[in-house]
This record gives sequence, C-alpha cells and structure tokens, in this order.
Amino acid sequence: MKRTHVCGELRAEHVGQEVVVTGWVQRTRDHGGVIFIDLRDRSGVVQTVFDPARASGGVHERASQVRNEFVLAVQGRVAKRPAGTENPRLATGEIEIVATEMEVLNPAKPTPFLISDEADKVDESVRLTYRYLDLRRPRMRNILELRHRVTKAVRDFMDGEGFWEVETPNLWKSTPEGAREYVVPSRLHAGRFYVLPQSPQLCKQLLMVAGVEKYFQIARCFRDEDTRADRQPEFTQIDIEMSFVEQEDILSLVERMYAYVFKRVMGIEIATPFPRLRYAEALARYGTDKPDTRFGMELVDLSDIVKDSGFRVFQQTVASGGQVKAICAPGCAGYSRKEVEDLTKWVQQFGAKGLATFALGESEIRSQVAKFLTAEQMEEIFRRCGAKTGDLVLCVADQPDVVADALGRLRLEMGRRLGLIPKGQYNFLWIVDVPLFGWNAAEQRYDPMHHPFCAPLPEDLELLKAGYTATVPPGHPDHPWGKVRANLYDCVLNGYEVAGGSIRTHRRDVQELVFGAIGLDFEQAKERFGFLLEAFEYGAPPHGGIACGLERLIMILAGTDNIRDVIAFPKTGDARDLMTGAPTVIDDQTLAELHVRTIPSEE
RNA sequence: GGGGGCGUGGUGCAGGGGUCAGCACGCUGGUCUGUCAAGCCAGAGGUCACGGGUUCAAAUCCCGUCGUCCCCGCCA
Repeated sequence: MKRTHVCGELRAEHVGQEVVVTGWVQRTRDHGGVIFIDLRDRSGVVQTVFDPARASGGVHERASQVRNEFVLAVQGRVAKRPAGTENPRLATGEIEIVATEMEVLNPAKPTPFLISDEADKVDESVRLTYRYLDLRRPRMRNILELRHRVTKAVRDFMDGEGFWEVETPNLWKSTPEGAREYVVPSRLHAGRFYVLPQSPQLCKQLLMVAGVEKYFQIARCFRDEDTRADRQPEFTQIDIEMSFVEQEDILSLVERMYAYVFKRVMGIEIATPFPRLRYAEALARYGTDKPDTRFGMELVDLSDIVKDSGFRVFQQTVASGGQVKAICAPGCAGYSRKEVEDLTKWVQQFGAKGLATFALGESEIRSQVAKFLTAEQMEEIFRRCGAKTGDLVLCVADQPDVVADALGRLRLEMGRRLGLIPKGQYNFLWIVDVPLFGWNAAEQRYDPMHHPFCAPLPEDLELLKAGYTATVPPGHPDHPWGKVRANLYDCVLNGYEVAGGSIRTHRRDVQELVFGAIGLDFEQAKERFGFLLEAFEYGAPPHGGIACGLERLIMILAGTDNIRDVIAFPKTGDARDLMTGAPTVIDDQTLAELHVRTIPSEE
C-alpha cells in the first residue's frame, strides 16, 4: 500500500476518493462493532473507521489488535461523517476514512508518556531521554517546522540581497579569551588540539579579505560555559559580514531581514527602522543594555531630592558618587512586610544593600524612611515616579552599576509578576553608542566590551589616541579610554539580546592603538590572531557584520522561555545528552591513539 | 564554584513517624455498532531516587550522594 494523501490534508472535497494514509495511531476507540482509529502523521490527525460490515477479510479483527503508536497504512474511501458526529476540534473533522484495508507497518511498545500536548507536564528529563517521542507531539513538531521556516526565510532573504552562504570549519584554532572552548584532540599531531569555534568571527573577517564582500552562514557555535534557560553549549547564529559598509547599512539590512522573516513566517508586520537607544540611556531608564520595552515602569533618579535628606544612607550614597533610583510598582502599596522583605532579599543577590519603599495608601504613606523626609520631598518622589494611590515605590541606593543591575532586574520581575508584559507584541530596538572598553577592576585594565577587532566610532578616534597621554590613571572616570565609543550595535527584542555586531578595525595603526589600550602588545596579538593580522596586511577592505541568535528568535516566535524546546536534540543543564548518554568514557586504545591520558577527578 | 525547588507504579499527583502504598491517566483482559478525554466491569503494576543515621517503628525526621529544573558567578 502506497500513501496517496497525508492525514491532515483530507477535507470534505475529498469525499468519495479512494485513499491510502500512513502514520501513527493516536487513539483507538473500539465499540465492539465499529472501531475508530485516529491516525497521525506530521500533517495532522484523521479518523479512520473499521466497520465489520465493510472491512472484510480479517481487517476488522486486525484493527482490534492495534495499539497506540503502532505504525499503520490504511486504505479506504473518504466519507462525510454522519450528521451530528462531526468533530469541530479536528481540521479533518468533517470527514473520516471508511477503511477497507489495513496493514501494520510496525507495532509499538506502550510509550513512557502519551504523545499529546498534555505531555508538557511530563518531567523534562523523561522527554529528553525519549526525545524522538517528544518530538512527535504537535507542539514540538510545530516548533521544528517553525525553525525550518525561519532559516528558509533567512536564506531566501539573504540570497535576494546578494549574500553567499559560506561554511567555515568546526575544527578550528584555539584563541583563548572569552568563553571556554570545547577541545578536540588531534590523532596525527601528538599533544595538539583543535577547538570548536565559539563563533565564526575571525573566519568571516578573513572571507572579507578574500573578497567575498557579502557573507552569511547559519553557523553552529560552541561554548563550554554553564547553561541557562536560554543558553546551550551548542547554539546557532545567523552570522553576517559585509565589506564597504557603514553601521547604517548593517542596521538597515538586519531590520529588513527580521521584518521579512516575521512577515513571511508569522504574517506579522514589523515597523522599521527600529528605535535606537544609546547605551547610557538604556542603562539609565531600564538598568540594562537589553531592555524589554513592552512595559513602562522605568527607573527614576531621585538622587537630587534625597541627597540632603536626613536619611544617612541616601546622603552618603549620593555624596560618594552613587545614586538613589526607584521604580513604581502599580497597585502594590498593600504589600506586607514579608513580601517587601522577600523582595529585598531577592535584590540583595544582585549586590543591592537594601530596598527602601514608599507605599502610597488611601490615607497614609507607609515607609521605613518617612521620618527622614519632608512632606514636600515625599510628594516630589511620588510625582516624579508617577505614583498613584495604591502604588509602591521601590528605591535602591548604591553605586550606579549596582543600582542599574538591581533595579533593572526588579523592574523585569515586577513586570512579570504584575502581568504588565503584553503577549503578541514584538518590540525591537537597537542599542548604540556602546563604550569600546569596560574597566576590569580585578585585573586593573580595560577589556574590550565586544572583541578586540571592534572599531571605535570615527569621531572618537582622537579619544583613543589621547588615552596614551592622559594625565589621569586608567580606570579613572575621566580617562579618555573609558569614553571611547565603539562602532557597535546590539539588537534587542522583548528583553532578549537577539543580535550583536560591529564595524571592524581594518587598519593596522588603529588596531595597534586598540591592542595597546587593552594591554596587548602586537607580538602577543600575533601569537593569537597572527593569521588574521597578516591577512589584514594584504588589502583588507573596510568591513563589519553582525551575529543574530537563532534560538532566541525561535523561542520568542514560539512563545517559549525554554531554549531546549527549540532545539531538536538539546542537552541538560550540565551539558549531558540524556538520550545517548554523552559525554561517555572512551576506551583506552582510542585515548592512546589520541595521545590523551585522563586524570581521575579527586574525591 | 555557590544558592534554591523538585524526586512516591509507565506518566501526572496525594499522603509528611504506626492503621498508609492511595488517586487519575496509561497498560492488560472482558463487554459494548458512531466514538473522538468513548462508556461500563475486572486486573496487573511500587527498592516511595540512592546510601547512611535517629527511632520500638521511616515514603515521612536528619546527614550525605545522585538526577533534573531555576538562579548567581561565568557566557570577549
């Protein structure tokens, strides 16, 4: 029996046709006489009917032996269902297949969980162990298809823009710095190792030197770091690099790419250009460089109001260069002492020392610091926060980076708790004017915010030079290197960083200035990236690019906050594959061949 | 590296020192000719994650281990 139709496509218009469908048994309902078998393939479910009067030659008898998840081929005639027995919850619910022939292509053991969207409740480790069963479920199958639709749309779009998809090696050279790398021992070269690329960053710049001009790749990247709900050891980037372009060209390209994908895959119009937010402004208003702008509750600076108040913590914080900032949680004035205490503990894990609160009740103001503030000061606080009766103002006083981190996270948390984040809304924005360097206090040096090949903004080149003759020491707030802005840009969607890139430095003199600032002399740099620096001496075009996280995009489109949902075969939190058991031990002979000896871990 | 949640038949959960191995779904058998979460009857299925301790007595309390999830650090 050869399949003529897929289960999910059959409709009233097929009535009368002789068909063969194949698939898995979703459900059987045996009424002693008539037997219903719901058959599922990836397109959907259709009901087949085995009537003893019409399914002869032992077919009915065999149908009664069928169990869930058996693989069947069923032949029969598509018929309109008897009036009153249509199932509006099935796309194929107007019809059924009156079976005349049935073949069991393969029986199946009872599955560890039912193949149904109800299985979302099943412990994830069971789903991961039997991933091939998990992926049979409509929700997972839809995400697999969604991911395919997205990558297909990306490829079509990039092709239309004149880009070439070029594949780059997975066996690559170790360039330490940044994330830990996955290491692959070399059999042919004793004691030497490849690493899996953290990203194709250097390769794509070489492709620019090679004259490719417009490159993209849907590239697998590997990072041996601890996972999170939105992080896996291997993940995928839509990696893009272009020559002879400026920042604006890349932003525009990526905006059009996202708009194209949303339109084609979801039928959703995305407005372009995306809003642009300066890095400093994002930090000031949202406390993060990846703000979720789907709701308000922005951070408000109260430093000037409270700096002369009698509350010593506020006073001293402002006097020592710190800030007092707040957010207004609507309708939370009734929070109990315990609830506020729990929130306080929660923000303390991000370095905040405490949480000052002002509850604006019907007739009274509740606050542990009220006695230190005048009525005018309190009124001004409420006014500036936009607080209404019933609201709760939450304040953090600390150094600016701590205030931003703690309040930024608190804003998100309260936004979630209070249900302020609208579903079905997609807020894209760009973060620009990002500093080129961040001060690394532990190592007492500047580190690149992005990577060492990121170019400074042309207008800040003088600052980069000035840093070498500065009168203040590195790390000082007035040091020029702290003020150099990078020609880089991050794209944020609903609070996720979905893309980040930069215009690269292609000139040797500028590159040396950058290396110098991060304490890397040219010889050291040559050891690490000599191949790239040498390439740059043979005519490197001005170039820049971006990398767009594929999984995060799919997560947002699929409406899940679990990255494992959008990866066919993901790993657990400690990077194991529960289905295969990887990583596994390797036999001594193989290890010897690889010139590798393992050290038993200590108790 | 650190913090927290969870772990009881295949799956989801209840039980929180004795009388407590319970429910639902699934599974097996029977019955039933229009169901679609089919119905009805019967049945099987458990090292209460593992190890140690406390106790006359532990699924239950304590300690440790393992597994998994979330978070901090980390992820240029």
